[in-house]
Formats: sequence, structure tokens, C-alpha cells
Amino acid sequence: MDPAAASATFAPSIPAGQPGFGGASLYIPHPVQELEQDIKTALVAAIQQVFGAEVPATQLTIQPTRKEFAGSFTLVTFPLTKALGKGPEQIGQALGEWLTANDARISGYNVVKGFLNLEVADAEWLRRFAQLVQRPDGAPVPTGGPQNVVVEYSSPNTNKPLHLGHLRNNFLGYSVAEILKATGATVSKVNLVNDRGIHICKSMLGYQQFGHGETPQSDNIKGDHLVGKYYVLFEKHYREQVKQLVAEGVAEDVAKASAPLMLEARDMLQKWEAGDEAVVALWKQMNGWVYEGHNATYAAIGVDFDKFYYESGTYLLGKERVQEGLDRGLFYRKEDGSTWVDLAAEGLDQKILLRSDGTSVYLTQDLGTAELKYGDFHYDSSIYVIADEQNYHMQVLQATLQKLEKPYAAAIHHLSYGMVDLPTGKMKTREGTVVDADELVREVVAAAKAATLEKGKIEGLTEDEQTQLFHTLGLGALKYYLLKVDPKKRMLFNPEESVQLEGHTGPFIQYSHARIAQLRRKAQQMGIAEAADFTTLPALEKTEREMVEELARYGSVVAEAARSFSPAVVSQYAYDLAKAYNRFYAEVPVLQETDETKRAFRVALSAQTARTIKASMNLLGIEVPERM
RNA sequence: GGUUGUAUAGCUCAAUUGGAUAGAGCAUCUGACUACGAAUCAGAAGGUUUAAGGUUCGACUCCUUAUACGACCA
Repeated sequence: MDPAAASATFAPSIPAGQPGFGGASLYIPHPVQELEQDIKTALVAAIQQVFGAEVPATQLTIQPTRKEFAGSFTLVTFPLTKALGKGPEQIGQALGEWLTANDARISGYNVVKGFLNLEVADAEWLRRFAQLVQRPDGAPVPTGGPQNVVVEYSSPNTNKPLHLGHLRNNFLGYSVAEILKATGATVSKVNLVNDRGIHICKSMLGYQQFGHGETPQSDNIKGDHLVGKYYVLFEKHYREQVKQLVAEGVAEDVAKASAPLMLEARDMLQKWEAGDEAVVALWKQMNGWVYEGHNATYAAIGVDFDKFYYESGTYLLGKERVQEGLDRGLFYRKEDGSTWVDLAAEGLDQKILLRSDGTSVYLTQDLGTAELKYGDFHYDSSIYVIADEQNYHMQVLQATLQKLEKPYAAAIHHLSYGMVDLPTGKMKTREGTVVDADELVREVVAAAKAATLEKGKIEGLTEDEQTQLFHTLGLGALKYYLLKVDPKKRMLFNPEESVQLEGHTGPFIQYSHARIAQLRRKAQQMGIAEAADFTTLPALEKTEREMVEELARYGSVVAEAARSFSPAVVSQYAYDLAKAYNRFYAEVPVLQETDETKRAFRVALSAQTARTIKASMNLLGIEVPERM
């Protein structure tokens, strides 16, 4: 089955609100999930035979055995003491003995307090390994999760270039989308561009007043940076005006609202909403520059979108929804003419939907965008990748849509991630401490280049291949650095650590892949086949068994990452896998092994590891090189 | 003021969602490249999981209170 066929098989068919178990029989079960299930079934039978009791498989706690004990799966027996009327160790002994005697897959056991450690027979591991090898690339991993998902991420403003915070957002959104695809879901990546509003007018006004007709071409500057420059200039002059007014004795909040530049910006926004030709023309021109710049950044960081939405194209629809709510008596109007929704019953507050002058707020256009998205995709899950400072806003959005009884409200999920801090503290535009995305990418690529040239292992690569490699490594370092942390946690960005190539880093994992690639090239030269019959293999080495177990975990890792919307789960796994492989590589000979079957098996293990590393890293949006 | 999030080794992060002796990386120290890539591996040292109570066979994880930092709503 090729990936295309797979995605066709799992086309959306599950109605919203229902878990998608429908296609389960079509999935290729992933070996370790199946094995764990098999062991649970065997345990249920064992409990029945030994104790004459019925305990459902769902009540059994199975976990991977800790490294310091023999075994692969561990049953925690404490919870069974009440049902079986025996002590935890007694239960473990009895079940372990029965399984070892009656189940060929269990080769041994040991009991430590309330833990029954079960050893899985080598033959069973080899059978599972063969299944893994035969599993096609891209075969979906069953999860019972949503089948048709929309992931909204990036969502930039069109008044400035992307910065470090956007990078965490972009990498998360892209990765979560890829992870969900790996479960067999149809996933659409969308970008909601914030292209209208007072902040856009500020950069336009800045350009009008302080610019001299520059264009990206005339100044040889990226469009988003050009526009961002004038946004900053606006803020600078505006602050001076406010300062001036305050010095003249005007109260600060009054000064902020009545500074000439602010009045002009508001005036411009009104003109924009009224469709003033000159204003709209400037708006189009400057936004066009920004899109060009943003797209260049997207291309450089390797993220993509299936569809773009623009707030300028959704706020009117949002206003219609507000009107609908008013007509149905769900919203109310205050004396000043503003429109509100009362969400006190939902544990939230009262929230404004339209200002007294009729202009819209963020929430207004979000109502419209949600409706558009549902109309376009009929999703059963809609994910918003948005920083946690907007937790409240997202609750309000969902509650408001629920108040309007929109069928798509329940499927909204806010993937809330923590902000990125610098060693010097928060990033602040005003204090100029914002880390620019384009500049950061240049730096990580340059650092990767310097390190790679110093290692001197890439002779024979063309200039283009080298450039490509430096980019792969630099971005690998950066992406891994930002993705290895649990999304919901605030994180610290240390510039020096982000370009590290050793230890718990992306390049460490990439290195492991390149190392295996080199080994396979040599194996091929030596004429060693990767596929062979391993049934005659003698007892597995400890490190070999660990590799098989680690490789077999892949499916449950993907399932867990999808369930919790967390690329960090995959990141951790990719690292563990690479780490385990390097240990294996140091402990046993591969190409130097004289026993032909053993040698072939170890090459096969290496090949499967490379494949799994690549698949895992691709879920993070990270490429892996053949040499580095 | 109200709501909410976070707190684990010197630093940055984990901990299979209530299970065993809380694990990695960085930094520090020690050892391993004329066997396949040393961006690697092996080892040492580093912890009262912010504090105090509680729940139970078992708590970093759940509950209560306090403290610190952050976010949001006025």
C-alpha cells in the first residue's frame, strides 16, 4: 500500500463528535501496540485460569519494564489485590509462572514487590521486527482520533517580519499537522493572516510620512522588513508626540489617544473600512511586499499551507454572525450602541463583539473565520496553534460559537503554547530585543557550516549539496531546540544552545542517521543483504533486543504525540532511538561480525533504525542527511 | 482585585498521566579512536521534586493552604 492509497482509504467519513474507530480494521496494526494488547489478553486468560476471576483487560496496568530489571513488559499487581484476594507478590508469581508455562511468547519472568516483569521470547521479538521492516513507509498508525483535521498556525500580522515567537508557532503547527497525518487523518494546514486593523495602518502611515517611496527592489530589502521598519518609525515618532504632550501637562492616557499620529492612524483605518481608493491601494501594495517576505521565510524554514485566510475577508461574515446573535436574543446592545455577549453562565465574563462605532474586534472576525473554515473543510477537529496569552480569548470564542449553537464549536481545540523568553528576559518590540527569524536562520546555518567544515567529512559533495547540507543541519538544530520542549510550557531560548550540535540536539540525531547511511553504503559494497531469514539467529544480545524494542515503540509514540498534540513526544523518542543505536554501535561489531546471519541482522537493525529516525524527524519537519 | 498557568540537579529539559532506586543534555572530572564515522561511547559527581499539611498499598503527579514568577480579564 502506498501512502497515497492510504490517505484515500482514510478519507473523512466520521461525523463530528464521534470518535473515529470506523476504519480500524483497515489499519495495519503497529507491532508493539499489538504485542501489548496480546499480553493483556494473555493476562486476562491467566487470571481466569489461575484465580477463576474475570478482570477486564482495560483494568490491567502494563508499562515498559525499567532498564535495571530483566523483562520488557511489566504488570503492576497492586491494583489486583482486592479483586483477587491475594498479595501483590503472590499474584505476580502465580501469573508469571502460568504465562511462562503456557504462552510461548513469554520466556521468563521475575517479581519485584508488586511488579511482574515479563520477558518476551526472542522469537517473538524477531517476528515483530520482521513486521516492522515490512511495514510500508507512511502506513497510518491507528489512534481512534479525529479523521479530518484543520490546523491553523503561523497567523502573522502584516506589519512586520516573523520573529522567534513565530518560529515556535510555525514549527509546532507544521509538526502537529504531520503527526496527525501519520495517524491516517486528512489534515489541512491553514494560515489566518491578520492583514487589517490599526497596527497595519500604523506602518502605512509611517511609510507615507517618513518614507521616500522606497520599494523592496529599490533598497534591496525584504518586503516584510521594509514594512516593519516603518512600523517601528511610526512607534518612535508617536512616542515622542505622547512624551511631548505629557510634558505640556496632558494626562498620559489622553495623550496616547490624542497624539496627532494616532488620530491620523484612526482616520486611516476609517478610510480603509470605507474603501478609500488611495488607502486601499497603499494597503495592497504594502501587504504584497510583506507576503513576498513572509513567503520567503516560510520557504526557508520549510513550512507550508493548504489555504490562506485573510481577516479582511472574514470580518464582515463575523459581523453577520453578531447580527444573528442579536436577532436571536443571544447577544445584547448597550446604550452606547456596542454589542456584547454575556458568558457569565459559562464561567466567563461579558465580552464586547462590536464597538459602539460598529467596527469589529478580533472576536468578530474569528467568528467569521471559524464559519469559513468549517464550510471549506467540514472538519471533525479544528486546531488553533496560538500562544497561551490568548487562552481566555479562545475560551470566549468557543463559548460564543456554542451560544450560537454552531455545530463546529465543540470540535475547536486550542493548542496553547508558552511564550519564548530570552536569557535577558521577555522579547519586547519596544526595547528592540526581538529576535528576527530570518537573521536567526542565517546564524544557525552559518554555525552549522563552520562546524561541518571543521569536521572535514564532506569531501565529494558539490557546492549545492554543501549549501543544502548546512541548511539542513542549521535548521535541524533550531527546530529540534524549539520542539523538544513540551509545547504548553514557557521556554527559554539560549542562542548558544540553539546552535549546539552535541548532546540532546537535532544534529546528534542527524549524525546518527548519517552514520548508518555510511555503514549501509559499505555493507552494499561488501554485498551484504539487508533482508534475510533470521529464524536461525542465536540468542539476541541485550543491546540488540533493546534496539528492537525501541524500534517497535514508534507506533505508540506517534499515537501518544497525536493524542496530546505534542511534537515533544516525538522529539524525545527520536533522541532515545539515536542514543540507543549509538550504544549498540559501540558495543557490537556490525560489518566486522563474522557470523553471516548475525551480520545481516545487525545491518537490518541499522537500516530499520535509519528509517525510523528519518520518519520521526520528518514528523518534526526536520530532514536527515546521508552524510555530514 | 478576579481568573488562570508554571515551580524537578549549578543551567536547560524529561519522567509512559497514581507505580519500582526521579532520568537526559550542557557545564565539571576520568577513561575509550591502526574494528565499521569520536557531531560518538563508557564512567564519576550533582536531588528534602518551592514550603507545609492531606488523600492511599504507593504522590513530582491528585486535594488544601502559603510563597515566587508569568499570562489574561477589568
